[in-house]
Amino acid sequence: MDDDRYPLRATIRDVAERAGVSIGTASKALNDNGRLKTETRERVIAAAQELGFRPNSLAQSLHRTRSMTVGVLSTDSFGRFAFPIIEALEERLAEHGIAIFMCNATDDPAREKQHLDQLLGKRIDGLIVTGRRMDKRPPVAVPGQSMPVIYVFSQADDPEALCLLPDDYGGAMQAVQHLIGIGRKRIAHITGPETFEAVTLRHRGYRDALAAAGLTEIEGYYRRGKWSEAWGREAVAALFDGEGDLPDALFCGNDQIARGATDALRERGIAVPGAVAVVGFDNWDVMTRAARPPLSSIDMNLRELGRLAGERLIAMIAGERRKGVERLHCSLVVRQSSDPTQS
Amino acid sequence: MDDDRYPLRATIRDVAERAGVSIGTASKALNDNGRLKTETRERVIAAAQELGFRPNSLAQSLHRTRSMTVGVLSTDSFGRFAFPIIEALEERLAEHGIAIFMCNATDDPAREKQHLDQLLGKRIDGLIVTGRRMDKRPPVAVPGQSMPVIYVFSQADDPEALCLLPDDYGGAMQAVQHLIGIGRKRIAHITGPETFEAVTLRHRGYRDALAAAGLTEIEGYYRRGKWSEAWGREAVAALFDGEGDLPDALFCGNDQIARGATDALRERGIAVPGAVAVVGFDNWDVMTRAARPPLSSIDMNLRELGRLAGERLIAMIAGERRKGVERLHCSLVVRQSSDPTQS
DNA sequence: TGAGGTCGGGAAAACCTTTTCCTTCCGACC
DNA sequence: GGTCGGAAGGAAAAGGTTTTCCCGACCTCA
Repeated sequence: MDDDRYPLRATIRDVAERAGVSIGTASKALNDNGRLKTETRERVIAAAQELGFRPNSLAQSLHRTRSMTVGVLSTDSFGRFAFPIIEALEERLAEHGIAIFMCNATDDPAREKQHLDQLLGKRIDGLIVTGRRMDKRPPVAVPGQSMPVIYVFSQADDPEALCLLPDDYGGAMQAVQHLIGIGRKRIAHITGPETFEAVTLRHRGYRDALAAAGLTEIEGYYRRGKWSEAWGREAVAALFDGEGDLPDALFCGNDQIARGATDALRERGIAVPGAVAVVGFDNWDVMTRAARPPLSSIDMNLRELGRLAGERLIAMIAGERRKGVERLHCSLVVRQSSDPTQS
Repeated sequence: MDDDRYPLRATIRDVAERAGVSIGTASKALNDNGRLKTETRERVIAAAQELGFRPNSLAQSLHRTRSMTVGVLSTDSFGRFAFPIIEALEERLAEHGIAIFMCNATDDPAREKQHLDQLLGKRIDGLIVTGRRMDKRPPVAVPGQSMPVIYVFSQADDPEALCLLPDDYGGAMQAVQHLIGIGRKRIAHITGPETFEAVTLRHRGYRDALAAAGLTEIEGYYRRGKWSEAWGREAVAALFDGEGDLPDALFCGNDQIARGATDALRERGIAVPGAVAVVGFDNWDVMTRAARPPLSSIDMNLRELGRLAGERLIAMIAGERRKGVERLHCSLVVRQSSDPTQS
């Protein structure tokens, strides 16, 4: 089974030979450098074409000081959130001829170190660290500022690091302002576990938006639980089956909660958005579109976040220094759950 | 902003110098090659440690004929299905010190070619092509068998290619056998668009499992539509609101359909699994767990598929030849929608 | 005392490109 | 005719590592 190897690729030496020039000349011809007769240049290019020559970028990188590759280290395994980010990042970097190495370390420091070692060996030009986390993660151990590192959708416990995050606070404000804008005054907030920083930030946005409209958070209207539909249903039960005044709107911490909530409302015969308007978070189409009615939601613009990360990384590789936390605006997407006139 | 560059890394030359040996000797010491005094070896290793030396794998790859990298080309953008596959693949390859380049070409042949060019330039040792597709895709244009290529969750129109796929047929059979096993005899199949090969295969498995139990497909019980919850609800409406005999089980082409179906059944007061048992496909936990009751489903073992792809690729890089279509078994996961005794 | 063996380590080629510096050739100009 | 300058292209270093081959020193044995 081990007999026939994969054939070796043509090198620039083969091209030079076939074109009857020196290897330096061949290089110049192919890179449009130096001073060559047009005829020679064309002869070399033709030879390269015929041989299917493709320059060995390992050799090129060795010579230049750039490898034209970057690493993407995902701690949390590639979740639903990482995908659009990485996809857009890859797209952006590909435009600059930069390829990405994907690694996944699933919160295992040992594997992270191992991957990092490998990436450093490969002389990546930069590193993106991503992965949903509740708290700040320890910074990755790249030896002595050897390359730019950006944390995306993840926060490093290092004031010198650059972190790119969605604007949870602003997103929450938009959601609540929208609900206030359609006349709601009794807005509850059902959200995830308070261990997530996003939960705190979104709650703050919620409260500040209320305050800005002269409203205050009503006792019992802020409910933290899990990121699941079941919790959404449960919270609705608690809010609507008890005594007390009923909410006329729900701002939910994610779309799963929002969907569970609308299901529970429908089953109680409570009209959405008639009696209660609902806005979710994440704009995850699997949820927003399947819910009845389709959910209004806050979109974190993850693709844009990925693109931005690509942008920043390219600039930093070119020498620019950046640090601190940069938050990208969220967008409100209105659907029927908060506006019956929407399709 | 362009003043301070990233510092250059230590090279083996620095290590050799610090240890007072030649660079060849340093290399031998670090790779545990050649014949050296233990003391010398240790001195070199210590020097490397002190300098934080990490061999430049570009240089290594240039010398060896292996780059220790492989490409992953995703046509369909990284969907929900690609992720577990890629994750497991990466894990498996990482164990062998192989890193992966991720590229996404979203069904754009021009971008695909561009990525392929880039990957060839980087001298990848192998290529994985992935992406859910309905039909066989044209094989990727790697010049003259220059490296092994494996299609995963994707099929190439080339008898010489190796394609790794889930066993849709067998998965469907398992689902239906399970339903028959719990005493159901009137089993309907609600599934996706017939343009997907998987739809055809699963339907065949469904029919053959019925036949093996002496049952036949009932008129109007095979329904093709979209891969959505809405379609699941719609199909239930068609099946249960009309005249005709009612099904006592539903085998659904994916979990979204299955979930839509269970929702529709519940709203009609039809007990699941009491009156109608439901089995889905994909075992997508977001759906199976949120559904009421939780859905039994067929798991395509995508992680195992990814691991297998890694396995095969490593073997092929080592010289083994393989071709044809290899299908990986699916697994039935039983939950309440087909067995009330399950949690 | 010399032949042969082992041990320890150095020199240099090889991997593939790019780039700088040189050489050669030729026409032009004084 | 000699000099200058430009055009065309070659030679070689550099980039970092591995590996093969070789050399010198020391040892063993006859």
